[in-house]
Amino acid sequence: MSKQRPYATLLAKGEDRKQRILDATQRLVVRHGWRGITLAQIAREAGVSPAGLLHHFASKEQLLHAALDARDAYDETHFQAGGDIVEQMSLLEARFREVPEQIGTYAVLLMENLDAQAPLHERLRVKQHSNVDQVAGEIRRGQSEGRYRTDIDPTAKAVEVMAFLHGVEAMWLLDPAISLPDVFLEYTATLIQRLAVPPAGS
Amino acid sequence: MSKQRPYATLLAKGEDRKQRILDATQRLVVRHGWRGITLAQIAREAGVSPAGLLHHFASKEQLLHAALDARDAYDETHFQAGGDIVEQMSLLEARFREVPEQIGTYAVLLMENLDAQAPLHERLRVKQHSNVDQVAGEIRRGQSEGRYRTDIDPTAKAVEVMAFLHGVEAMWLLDPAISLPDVFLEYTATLIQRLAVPPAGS
DNA sequence: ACAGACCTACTTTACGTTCAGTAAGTTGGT
DNA sequence: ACCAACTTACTGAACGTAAAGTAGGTCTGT
Repeated sequence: MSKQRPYATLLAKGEDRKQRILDATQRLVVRHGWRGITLAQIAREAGVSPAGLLHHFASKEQLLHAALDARDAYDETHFQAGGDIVEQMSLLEARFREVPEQIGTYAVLLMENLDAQAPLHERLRVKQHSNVDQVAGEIRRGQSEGRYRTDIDPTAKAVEVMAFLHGVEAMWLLDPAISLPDVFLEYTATLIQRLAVPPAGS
Repeated sequence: MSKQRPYATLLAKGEDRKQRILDATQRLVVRHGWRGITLAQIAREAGVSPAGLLHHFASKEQLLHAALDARDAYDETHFQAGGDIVEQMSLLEARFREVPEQIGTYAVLLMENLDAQAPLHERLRVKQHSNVDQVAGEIRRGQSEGRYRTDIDPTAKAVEVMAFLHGVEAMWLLDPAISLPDVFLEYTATLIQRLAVPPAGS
């Protein structure tokens, strides 16, 4: 059919096409995992030939890193850390509704890179650690400001919070029918109740 | 026992090797994912040639199903459902220490089968649903017996519990340095506090 | 006319699977 | 006790396919 447009138009050139490749990559990775997709698939989704894709990214692995970098950059510009944990929680939940297509990228890649030799293992481990540290820091802050009770291990709680988020992400990806509002509301309530400073004596 | 079976000892040898293949499969799947391993790898680990492996299992995919079936059977004989949630929780935690090598099989496969067309998608979705139902049922039971407060949505809580377990599994697989006892203790305490019937008036 | 974008055609490698055949038991008849 | 027919377990080599990556050319806006 496309006989009069041999080269599918150059209007989507350069950075534009690059972005579309990155988007397609992210979308496909969530659904099929990194090992479950091929350059041909990504290329098709982005409207380019496999070789055309490799014109922008030197290799499949480099594309993966680029996609993750793009994702990190997006996160950094659209969400900043800090703020009350409860507040962060509802922000996270909103994300499931607002940008559902970018939920799960890290969760999927994590399970594909458990082995210490895996290409993303270290990157993901560091990120997980920093996430936990961040939440733990927020809890510690709340404790020192007297908003949270002090007999709670900030690290343990932080791991729990991250585990909940990670798990709910996984479960929702497998079955989007689960009611996120209910679950988030329930967990947030639990969190508030647990962290609240007990009213009086001992 | 069944000594009059036609080719008893020969078949026993087969079953033996079959089991070793199943074990190797499970071990490798956790580390590298299903798509990350080859028949050759599994075969080597089990001490056979790739062709020898296919003598016992018709295809790579059938091997996967067999490995999952074996896992399910193991679970069913070694752990029974029911019992207090808190109690179940410590049982689960013990498992991380006692049989660490079989932690993560489902978690890894889940992320590789998110797509509705994926071979294990339905199987995993059903299992997740039944897990949630089971926990929810246990909560409901506690509520009707007056042990748990009744203003909590059993399903939401059940999803939360499963999410926590799933998430902590993933995080531990990526970084076994996290302190499971602390995290489980903290979450269990939270759970108790949340489910406990409030002492008196409104 | 040049450079960047992109294509077709190709090479290479890896992997699942098949196949023909071998080794080692097992069984039942003599 | 022995042998022929049979069964299971397994190997080595080969095949087909799919996928990453390469070579070298073509198109298009500047």
